[in-house]
Amino acid sequence: MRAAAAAIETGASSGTGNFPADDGEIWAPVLSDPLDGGSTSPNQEEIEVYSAYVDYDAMDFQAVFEGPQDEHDLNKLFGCAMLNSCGARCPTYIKEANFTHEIECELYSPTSDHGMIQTLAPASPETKEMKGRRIPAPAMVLSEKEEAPATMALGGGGEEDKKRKQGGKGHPLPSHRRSMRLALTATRPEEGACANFIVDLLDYLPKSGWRHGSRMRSTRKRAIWSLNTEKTLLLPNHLGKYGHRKNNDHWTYEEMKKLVDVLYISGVGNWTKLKNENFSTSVRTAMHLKDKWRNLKKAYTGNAKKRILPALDKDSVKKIQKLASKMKPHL
DNA sequence: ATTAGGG
DNA sequence: CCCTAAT
Repeated sequence: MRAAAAAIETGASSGTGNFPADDGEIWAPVLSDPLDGGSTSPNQEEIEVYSAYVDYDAMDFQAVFEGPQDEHDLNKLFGCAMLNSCGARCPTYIKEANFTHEIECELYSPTSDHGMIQTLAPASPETKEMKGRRIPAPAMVLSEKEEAPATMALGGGGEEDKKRKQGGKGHPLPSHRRSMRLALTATRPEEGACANFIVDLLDYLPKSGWRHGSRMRSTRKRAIWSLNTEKTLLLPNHLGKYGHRKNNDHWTYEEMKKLVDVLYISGVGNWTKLKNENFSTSVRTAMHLKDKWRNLKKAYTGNAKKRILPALDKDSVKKIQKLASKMKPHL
C-alpha cells in the first residue's frame, strides 16, 4: 500500500516546493492554500491525502497539483480526492445552488476528450453533518447491478468498458483513452475530512475566476454542477475556457520525464528535430515540446513562489535546473 | 518552415 | 495550448 503522497493545506500558506526524501518515489509538492487564495483563513486544518491503491500512477496527481485549467479539471480533482482519500463508497457531496446532494460517483478520467463524473449509485438516504450544517441527502436506493466492482480497472478498452460502450446498462462511456473505475474500498475513510475536502474542491471554482496562490488568474463564471436525468454530473458549459483546443490533454509524468531526459542529452532547442526523432508518435507538436520546456523551466527555476508545480521526480528536477542554468551535463 | 515570446 | 512576429 502506498503511503502518504501529498498533503493539502487549507489554511494559510507555508513554504512551497517541499521536497520529500529522495527515495525515488514520485512526489508532488505541497499545494499552498488552494482554497482561499491566501486570505486569512480560520481553517488551518491539514488534510492528509493518501492512496489506498498500490499502483498509483502519477497521472492521478497531476490534476490536483496543476490546479484547475478549466472547469473540467474539477472532474480530475474530484477523482483524485476520491481515489486518494475516499474511495468510491465514500459519501460525496455535490453542491447545487443551495442544495447539496449526496452521491457516489464513478470517475471517467478525461484525456483528449472531456471527462465527466457520473453517479454510479445513489447513496443511502441519511443526513450528514458537515461543517456544522445539516446536509439533506436525497433518498435513493442503491442497486446491486450498479455497484462498483471491487477492483479498479485502469486503461480504456477494458472488458467493463466495452460492455458499457455497447449500450448495455450502466452509463454510457465517453470515448477516451483512459478510464478509471473506482473501487470499493474495504475501509471507509473518515467522513468529515473527505466530505469537507470534496466540498472545498468544488469551492475551488469561485464566483468570478479562480485563484492561484494569492492572485486571480481568470475571470471565469462559476461552474454549477448539475445532475441530469441519467444521474450524470454535468457542467453547463461543455467547452469551457480551453474547449477549443485541439489537444487539451495534460502532460503525463512519463511525458515530462522523457522530455527532460531527451533535452538533457540533446540539449535545448531544435524542437522539430526533437519531435521527429523522439516524439514522432506523440500528440505533442514541436511547439508543444518547446512550450512545455519553457513552463518546466519556469516552474523549477528561480524563486518560484506559490506556484503549483507539476509532479516530477527529483532527478528530472535536477536536470531541469541544470539545463536552465546552462550547466553542462557533467557529474 | 521554425522558433521565440506573449497571450 | 494558441497566435504571430521575426528569423
